Amino acid sequence: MMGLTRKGEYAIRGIVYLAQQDPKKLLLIGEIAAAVDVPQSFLAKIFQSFTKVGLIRSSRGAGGGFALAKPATDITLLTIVEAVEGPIVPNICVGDPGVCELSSGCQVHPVWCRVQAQVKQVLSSVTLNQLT
Amino acid sequence: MMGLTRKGEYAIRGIVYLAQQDPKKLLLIGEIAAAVDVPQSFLAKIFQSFTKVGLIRSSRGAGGGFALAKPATDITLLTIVEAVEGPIVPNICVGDPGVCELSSGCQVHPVWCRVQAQVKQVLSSVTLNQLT
DNA sequence: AGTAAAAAGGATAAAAAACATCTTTTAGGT
DNA sequence: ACCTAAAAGATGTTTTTTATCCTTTTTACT
Repeated sequence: MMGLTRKGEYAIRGIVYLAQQDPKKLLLIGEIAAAVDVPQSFLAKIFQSFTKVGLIRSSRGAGGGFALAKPATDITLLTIVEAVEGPIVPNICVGDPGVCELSSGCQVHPVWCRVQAQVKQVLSSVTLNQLT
Repeated sequence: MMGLTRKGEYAIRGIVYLAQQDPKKLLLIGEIAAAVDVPQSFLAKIFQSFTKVGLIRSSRGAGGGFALAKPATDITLLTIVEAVEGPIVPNICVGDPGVCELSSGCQVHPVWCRVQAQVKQVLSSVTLNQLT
């Protein structure tokens, strides 16, 4: 329960590998996928999510590839995970208001908020460079 | 991501309702299901999990039903959630050794362990009576 | 003893999510 | 212009979730 999907696991492997390389060099998705043992087409989708949120930059065409868009010290594990898995939500009632709130007096709701806060705190305290 | 399934949500609703009633009285699954708005047959399965781990006691036959097996103060939210969802595992590598450990030097692993510890700490600090 | 009530247990099935691949499109280099 | 590589979209497969139903077992009551 409460687990990362394979997508999240793959995402971390991929971006950690990127962070271990020369930041000026562009890497091919095929090389990264092979290095971290992830299906290439799947990793390609994952990297699209990363570029969308600006974690990595990409260049198309010959000589293209991927590289980090900013220093590894500026990228937290929380950002990485949320980029591919969506927000950290231990229960549906946390995050989008109007579901649990209406049946007010729910004593469980604040607990899920605490869980969410704790998880986010741990993940945001770790930066990509610490994972290399 | 990292979310409770509907089963977990139903489980909490059901046992919280039980905890709000006279602990000496046996309640029918049909009554509980109706009260907390959960499909009866689904809740029946969930309560089987509870009885298996000794959170609630059941009595079969006419006049049977369910009641808490121990004081609500002795039941933590962690126990409730784990009874139906299984252990809190933020990533597969946490919990069953031999998967991530072999590819030693993984810097991410300890982070997942911290996440697991934090979540368990929050959930185990809340007891059922606090949810009524 | 017989019968009705109620949980236990097993089988099954629809729906959703996860996991993955393939094809077409767009853009950069030569 | 042509080749290369990522972006985007469509599609398919497998696994998990979310149930429901039916039979069996247990218990109480008459």
